[in-house]
Amino acid sequence: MLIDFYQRAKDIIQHASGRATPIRIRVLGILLAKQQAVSHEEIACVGLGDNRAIDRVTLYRVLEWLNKKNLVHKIASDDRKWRFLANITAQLHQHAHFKCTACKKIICLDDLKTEYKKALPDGYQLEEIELTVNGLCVACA
Amino acid sequence: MLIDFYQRAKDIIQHASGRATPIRIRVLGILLAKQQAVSHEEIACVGLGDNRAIDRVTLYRVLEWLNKKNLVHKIASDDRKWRFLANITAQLHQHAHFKCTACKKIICLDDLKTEYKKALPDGYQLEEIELTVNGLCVACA
DNA sequence: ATAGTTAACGCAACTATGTTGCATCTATTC
DNA sequence: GAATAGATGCAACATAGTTGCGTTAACTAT
Repeated sequence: MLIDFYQRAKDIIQHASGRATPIRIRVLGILLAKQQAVSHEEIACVGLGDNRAIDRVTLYRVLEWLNKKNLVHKIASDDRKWRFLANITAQLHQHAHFKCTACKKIICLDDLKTEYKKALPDGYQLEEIELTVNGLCVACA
Repeated sequence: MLIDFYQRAKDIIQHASGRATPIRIRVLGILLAKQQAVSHEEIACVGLGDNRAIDRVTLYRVLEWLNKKNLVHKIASDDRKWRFLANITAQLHQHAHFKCTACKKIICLDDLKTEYKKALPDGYQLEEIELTVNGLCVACA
């Protein structure tokens, strides 16, 4: 049930020493419940209990806050939209994603332990390696 | 000299059975001359011989056309801008890029022969693997 | 070389995504 | 229960990208 995710969301937010507001709980709950990356509009459309859509600006700020707190991470899609994924503990610092080129669905893949074997040009500093597998998801194949 | 790149650009465009218009030659020439990915605005600002900036819409269509003809490829940056790279023959079908997290500079890296060893979920089809190395370029480090 | 044809160009208006400022409301703390 | 720091919601704005359409020009066939 979604209720469980809301309870988990609330716990997580309070543990991160943030205010457990209804919108934050709702947004994080939705992300926890989904097995895939979710765009702004997809979250906004879910709406609150009173069926009012979440304000666009508020949603941006909530997602930005969740990202800053490392509770979610955001991925740039090639349709110019950000999509957000809840950070399951096991997935932290792991950045391998599958992106469906048709419906833009994004899911996390298991850690691939990717390494960049060759040297970067002189003076360049490596921060993070990101692996993206593009293709068709089961619904679009 | 840039002139050489324009001549090469013209040859390439005609070889792709396209009209060798001044703007196409100019745009592809700029991309060939650069060793890094270039954004729309960076190309537009270069302007034409008469110092008039290239029209935004025209530039979008020219780049889209070059991309369709496989003469360039476009990369989504995390600042929501597209950046474009000329397709040097040796680089075709190779998609490893370095992205500077500070100045957004993007360069092509040598082919890494990346493989995705684990299986995708059932029914998923792999099209392409993309490796991105994030970090700081020599100017920002 | 010239005229005709088709594609490219350029302008205006539009859509979508994301941002800023500020007044109001509320989750927490005491 | 009151105070307060911080979250929310509205309006206005900023930026990237798109669509429609009339005009211009690169190529082709004489």
